[in-house]
Amino acid sequence: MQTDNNNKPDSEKPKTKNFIYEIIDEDLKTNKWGGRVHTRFPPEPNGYLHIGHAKSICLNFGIAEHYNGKFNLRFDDTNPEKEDQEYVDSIVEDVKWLGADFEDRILYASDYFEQMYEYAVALIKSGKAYVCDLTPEEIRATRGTPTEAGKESPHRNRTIEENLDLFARMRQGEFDNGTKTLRAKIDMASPNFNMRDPIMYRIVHAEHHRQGNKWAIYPTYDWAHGLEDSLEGITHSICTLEFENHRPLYDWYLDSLAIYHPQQIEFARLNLSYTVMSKRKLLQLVNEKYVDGWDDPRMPTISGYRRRGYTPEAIRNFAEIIGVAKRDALTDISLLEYAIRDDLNKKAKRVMAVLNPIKVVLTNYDGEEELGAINNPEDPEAGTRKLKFTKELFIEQSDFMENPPKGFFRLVPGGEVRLRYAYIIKCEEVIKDSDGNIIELRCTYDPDTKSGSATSTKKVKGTIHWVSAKYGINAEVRLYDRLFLTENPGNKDNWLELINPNSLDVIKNSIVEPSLKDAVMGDKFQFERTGYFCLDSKFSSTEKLVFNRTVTLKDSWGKKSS
RNA sequence: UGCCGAGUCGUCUAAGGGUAGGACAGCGGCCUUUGGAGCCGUAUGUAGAGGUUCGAAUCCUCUCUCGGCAGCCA
Repeated sequence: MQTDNNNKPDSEKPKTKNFIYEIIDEDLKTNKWGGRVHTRFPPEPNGYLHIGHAKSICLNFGIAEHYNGKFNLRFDDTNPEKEDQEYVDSIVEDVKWLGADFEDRILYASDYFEQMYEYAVALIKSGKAYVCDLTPEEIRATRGTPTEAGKESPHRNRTIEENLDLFARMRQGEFDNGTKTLRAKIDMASPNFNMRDPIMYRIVHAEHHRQGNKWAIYPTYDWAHGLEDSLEGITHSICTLEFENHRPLYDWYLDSLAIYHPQQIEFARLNLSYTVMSKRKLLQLVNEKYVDGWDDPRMPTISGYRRRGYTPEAIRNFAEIIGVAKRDALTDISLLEYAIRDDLNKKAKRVMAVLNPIKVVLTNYDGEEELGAINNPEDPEAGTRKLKFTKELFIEQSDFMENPPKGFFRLVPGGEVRLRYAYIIKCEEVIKDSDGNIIELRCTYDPDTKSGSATSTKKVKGTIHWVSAKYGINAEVRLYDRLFLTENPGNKDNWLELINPNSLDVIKNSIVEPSLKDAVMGDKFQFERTGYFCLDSKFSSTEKLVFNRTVTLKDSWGKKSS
C-alpha cells in the first residue's frame, strides 16, 4: 500500500509551468500591465513555417489562452526583397491549422510604416537620430571590433534641419540604394554592437508585396519590432535567444520615444535531431530540388508534417512535452514521433495493406467468405467492417523466411502462422522461378481455427496481415526516413552532403484492402503491423491511390540491428 | 581573448536552502489474434574546485565548457 501523498492523480498535482509563466504570474501580481496579457507571433513572410515556429506559436497562443489574454498574428514584413504573398498565405493557413486563434487580428508591420516614419522624425528632432552617408563597406569598417570601439560617422552631428530634409528626401526616393541610412545616435564605444549607432532605415527601391512602390525606405528589424509591439499593446514580446543582445536596443528605442513599452523575453529555439531548421537552409533544399517543395513530407515544415499525416493535436502536444527554457537544446526526434503515434493510436482506423506482396495460394480452400474486423481497438465507436477472404491472398514478403533466425515467429516452410481475423495457415511448398526467387507459397488452412470461433483453440506465435488477391486494390506507398544522416547537420558546413539518400522509398505495387478506395484526404490509417498512413495530397487521385507513411509503429523485432 | 546568455539522467524538462521528479529513448517482465496498444518494474543526472550552512542543484568565489553577437537580414 502506498502512503496517501502518492494517491493523487496526476491531474491534481501542481503542474509546473515554464519561466515565462512565472514572469507573467509576477506581473499579474504587481499589476504591471493592468491585468492584461497580450502576445503575438511575428513571422517574416520569407518562407514557410517550420516545427520551430510551431513551438513559438504554441507558446504564445498557449499563454494568451491560459491567461484569457489575446494573441496576434503579425507579419514582420519589413524587407520587400525577400518577402512574398505566397508565404503570407501559407503562414495564415498553417497558424490556423495548428489551432492558434488570432481572431480577426492578422496584422502587418507594413501597415505601421507611416507611424514608424513619424516616430523616426521625432527621434531626429530630439537629436537621437541622424542621416549617414557612409556606404555599407564604410559602416562595416567603422563599426569596430569586440575589443575596439567603433569610429563615429562624420555625419553624426548634422543639424536637425539637415537631417529632417535628408530623411524626407530618402523617403521620396531621391537617393540610390545603399547611399544613405538613418541611424540612431547611441554609442560607438558600446560593448554591445547593436548599440553602435544602429541603422533604423535603409534605402530599398523594391516593390513591397503589400505596399507596392509606395516606400523607398524600409525600417530595420530592431527599429521596427518594438514599435510594432508597442502599437499593438503587446505585454510580453517573446522571441528567441539570438535577440537577447538586441534587448537593450529594443528598450532604448521605446524609452527614447517614451511610448508604451512591452517586455521582451527570450527563450531557446527548437532544434530537432536529424533535420535542419533554418529558413535559409530549408529554402535551399526547396530551390535546389533536394525535396519536392516546402510541403515535402520529409521537411520539418508545418505543411510538410501536415502532408505527412501529422495532426495539429500531436504537434501541440509535442510543444507541451518539450517545454520552454533558456538553454540551447537539440531535441530528439523520438519525442515528436511519440507525440504523433500517441495521437494516431487513438484516432487511426486499422486496415490491412501489404506493401511488398508475395502470393499465397490456399490449396485446400475454395469459394470465399466475409470475416469481421475491428476498425479501432482503442475506439469502440469506430465500429467494425467485413474483410473478403479468398483462396489466393497476398502477404508481406518480409513475413516469410526460408531460413529464419531464432525468434522469427511468422511464416516459415512447414510452419504455421495466423492470418489476422482469419485462419491459421501452414506453409507446405515454396515455389520459385528459374532465378531462385520465391514467387508463390502453397499453403493449407486449418478450418477449425477461424478467428473468434469456438473451435479455435490452437495457439501460434505469430499473426500476420494479408489482403485478398481477388479484391485487393493496387496502391503506391511512399515511405519516409529522416532527411539527414547525422544528428545535427545544421552546424556542419557540408550539411548538404549529409542528406540521407534513402529518405524516400516509393513502393509502386502495394496491395491494400478494398475499403481503402473510399479513403478521403485527411483520413488517418494504421496499416496493421506497419505504421500510420494517409493519402498524399499532391499525388493521390481516385485512379491511383498514393499513401504516405506518417510514422512507423514501434517495432521491437530486429530493433538492435537497426 | 570584449559583451550577453546557458550548463540537472542518453534526450527534453522540473525542483530556486530540506528525499533530485516527470516524459521520451533504453533494459527486464506481464498481457496480447497488430512483435501495435496497455500494464508492472528497473538503471542512468546536478560541469569542476573551494566556501557559507545543521543541510547546497539552489547562495558566494574561482575555473571549465557550450551558444550568440562585428547585415543597410529577421
